[in-house]
Amino acid sequence: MTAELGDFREVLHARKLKATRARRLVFQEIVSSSDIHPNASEIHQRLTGRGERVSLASVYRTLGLLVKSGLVSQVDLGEDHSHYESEGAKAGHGHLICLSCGAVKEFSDAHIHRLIGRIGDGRGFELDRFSIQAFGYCERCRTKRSR
Amino acid sequence: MTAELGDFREVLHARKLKATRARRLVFQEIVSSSDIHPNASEIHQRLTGRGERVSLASVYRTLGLLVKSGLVSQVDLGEDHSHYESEGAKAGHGHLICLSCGAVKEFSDAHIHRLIGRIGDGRGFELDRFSIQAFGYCERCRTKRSR
DNA sequence: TTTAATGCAAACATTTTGCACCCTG
DNA sequence: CAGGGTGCAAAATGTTTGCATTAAA
Repeated sequence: MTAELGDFREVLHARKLKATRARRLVFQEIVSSSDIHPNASEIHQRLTGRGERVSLASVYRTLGLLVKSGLVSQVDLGEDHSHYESEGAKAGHGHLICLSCGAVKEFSDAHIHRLIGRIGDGRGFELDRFSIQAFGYCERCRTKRSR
Repeated sequence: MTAELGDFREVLHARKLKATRARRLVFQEIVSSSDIHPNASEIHQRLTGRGERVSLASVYRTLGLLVKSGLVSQVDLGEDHSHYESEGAKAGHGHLICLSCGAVKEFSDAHIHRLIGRIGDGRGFELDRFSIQAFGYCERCRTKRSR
């Protein structure tokens, strides 16, 4: 399940924050491009490219707010800037990142989730959330390489 | 097993790179502070603070080179800059990061390693390495909070 | 109407780079 | 002693912030 516009309004209202045009646009852009894991600049370009007038500063401010609200999460894909994805109901999940073409595929595994929780327990650590980056080569690039 | 100065020389030699003073210092600093996961600026401060004259630019250049050589790995601990740790023999491991005090504890688990490998297999993905960031609250901060 | 949010541009922090000089191999 | 490596300072990135203006509620 992915976060929806309804959740968005609810959360903002609960925090007494305004549901402005810019915020809605940024949020929807992230939700609707969940497969893309866009970064701040990409989000901005997609919006302005589509004719929407939103400043990059607002994109950043909104991203910070959405992350803090738990609607969106910030991911490190090994580049020099952050990427964003809608949080949905997944408390933790991983990314398969291709070292050759940069493609990112998500995965989610209850077993791993449980294991990490248990490892934390054993060390007195209370797990809130986690993120996994698995670097390697995607199917397409592998077949290309071996030919 | 942690990477040693011997590996360092070997790798540099294999790549026809010079084992300069600056490079040795940066490498040793990372190896000897494996528990600290220093960032570029911290490495630089530790060296200059100890009287060694190395520029921050060289620290960055060396870090890039060590990462590319596989002697050191770059970790994202949720801050706005990278941290570094010696790669050693661990092909993949995780970090328990305290959201309250920022302390980082490493863990390594063969079971998780196998699981991630298997998840990759199922998707035609050839795993090279992975990194896990688990955010939550460390023992110390938890007891502090509950008091 | 009131107050928070926006846009702009300037400020910041981190990392990269050009170039003259230096040191390793 | 040749060529890569270094330091320095300037530039490039990515992100944040102050302030006057605009728009939600």
